[in-house]
Amino acid sequence: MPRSQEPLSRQSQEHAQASLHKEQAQSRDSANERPRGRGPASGQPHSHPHPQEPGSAVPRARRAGKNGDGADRHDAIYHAISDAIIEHQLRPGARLREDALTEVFHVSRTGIRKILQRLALEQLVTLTPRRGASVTRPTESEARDVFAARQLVECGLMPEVADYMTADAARELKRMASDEREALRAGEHSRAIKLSAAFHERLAGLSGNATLAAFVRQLCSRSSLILAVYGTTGPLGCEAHDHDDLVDALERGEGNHARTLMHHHLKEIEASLSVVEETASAPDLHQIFGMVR
Amino acid sequence: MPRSQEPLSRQSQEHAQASLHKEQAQSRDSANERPRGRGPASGQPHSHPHPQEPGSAVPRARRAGKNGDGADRHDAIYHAISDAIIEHQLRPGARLREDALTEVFHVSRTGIRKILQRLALEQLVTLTPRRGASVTRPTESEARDVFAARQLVECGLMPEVADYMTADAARELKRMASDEREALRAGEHSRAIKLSAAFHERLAGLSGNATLAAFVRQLCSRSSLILAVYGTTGPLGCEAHDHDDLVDALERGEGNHARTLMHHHLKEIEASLSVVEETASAPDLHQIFGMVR
DNA sequence: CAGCCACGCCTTGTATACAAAAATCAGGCG
DNA sequence: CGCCTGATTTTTGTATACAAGGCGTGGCTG
Repeated sequence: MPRSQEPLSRQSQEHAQASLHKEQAQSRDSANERPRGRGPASGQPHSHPHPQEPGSAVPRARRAGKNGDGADRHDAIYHAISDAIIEHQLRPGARLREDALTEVFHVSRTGIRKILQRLALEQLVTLTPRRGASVTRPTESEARDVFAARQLVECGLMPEVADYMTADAARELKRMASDEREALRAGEHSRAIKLSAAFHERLAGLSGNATLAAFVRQLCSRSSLILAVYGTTGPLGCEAHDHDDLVDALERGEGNHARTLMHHHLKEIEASLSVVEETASAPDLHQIFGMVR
Repeated sequence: MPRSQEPLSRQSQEHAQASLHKEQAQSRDSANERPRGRGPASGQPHSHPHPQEPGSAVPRARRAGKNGDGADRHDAIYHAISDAIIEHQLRPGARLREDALTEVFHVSRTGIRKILQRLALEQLVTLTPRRGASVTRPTESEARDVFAARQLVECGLMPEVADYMTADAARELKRMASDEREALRAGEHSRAIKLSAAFHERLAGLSGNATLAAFVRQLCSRSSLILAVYGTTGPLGCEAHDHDDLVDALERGEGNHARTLMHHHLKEIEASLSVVEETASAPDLHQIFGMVR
């Protein structure tokens, strides 16, 4: 009964999702793991517009230099870490210590924590209760689930995408596919991986369904992680002309054909994974010892 | 300023860890919004009793008494808020002030913040940059997206579920359906809504795909929110025998039939939504003034 | 010589303090 | 009489301080 009325102007539905741009290369090089040494991480100031020395001896000196919020900065950091993981610059199992990130990005642990949590909810990092954050190492069943989900969702989206396809979008997609192929040929694995994920994400975005697009985005990120663990070095993910063929079919409005192509495409990626069984401890040890940086 | 640790913080902390079981039943109902007035409402003389025992309740039980962290406590709070939203005890647009939650759950703002962020990532609450958290009011396009996603995923999962269906699972699902019908008949809307969501979630869980199950869970939560805004009062969501028929088909292993049933079921729910347009300000005013609720 | 225990450091978890910004309320002026 | 402007208050954003837990190391003992 004491239900008071709302202030009536509460329709600001700003949804922070699907920000699919903003991919500038940034300082993502010095946040890798460190074999339990005492020495401070390589504190390269790099290119930060933040006039602060990493000595952290300034308790509250700078207050005015900030823009209205630190939200965009957090977003940039999030994207930096996320990209680094997706591009395999941070390998699965790599620890992400909070103060290391603090001193890399010049944001206090509070902000780092927030970002880490977000990454954890997207399954890109794993938060072990007292041990901190590390890049998740997907299990085999997770890998299976992720690819099954992609089959279901991405294939199911193709007819929709075919309806919404425009010449501009097709051109953009083809450019992405060609970029990816070029990166692959040039041996730039990181770039190729990211471009492949970006292609799939963009495709899902063209369906017009923001929710499913976000889900696909997440699935692609996790796929990249899966590739990092189970991927074979040779045919890196999406091969040759698959993406081009896909775009062609979509451009012609052949949704069903596109669905079939996507099905085979994903199947192919999944088949390229080396399902080496690592249930025993020996491979685990091998991986751990072989992976010290 | 090396301020010494107050006994307040000390007892608060121990209290948070020790009394895990005491007040999570009553803690869900008093976190509603408040007409932004000053003084009177917030001037509660903190009537909640602090049943803290400074006598070091369990300092030695490192595995049994308090598990690793307050993580489970956070989880409990998360579920409390989440359930309250899903059950429409917290309506869309309701503000979730941080210190209100703090004083309800006896956890400091840090923890509340973490939980709020998690809820925000699941789209159950909206975090407006300087205005805090509020239960999200789904837009019409969001509603469309969510239901399209459910169509795609839940229907696509049916064959899988039919394969994995066991007699036990079928029995459990039928019990849930019957409970839901009973709650509906008894007029307990909250319970019915939650049970309906639980049914769909359980169904998705039976597919064996954890990723997709989690996604469906999220979609169901959002659906509940959508129902709160656009739902008609009468035929509340899932009607009568739909769920039973679904389970029957699944039990018989008829995946395709189940898919069709699910398709119609979701279609029906979506069709029952009233898409009242509220673009202008006039309807807004009308709704607010006419809505003594 | 090997196993066990204790100590200590390192890292995270949590709370609190401080500051900025937004919204509301009050008052004055057009 | 309404609108605008100024101040207050509330509320979030951010950083820091403190406490606790785990892990490694080193010393002791059987």
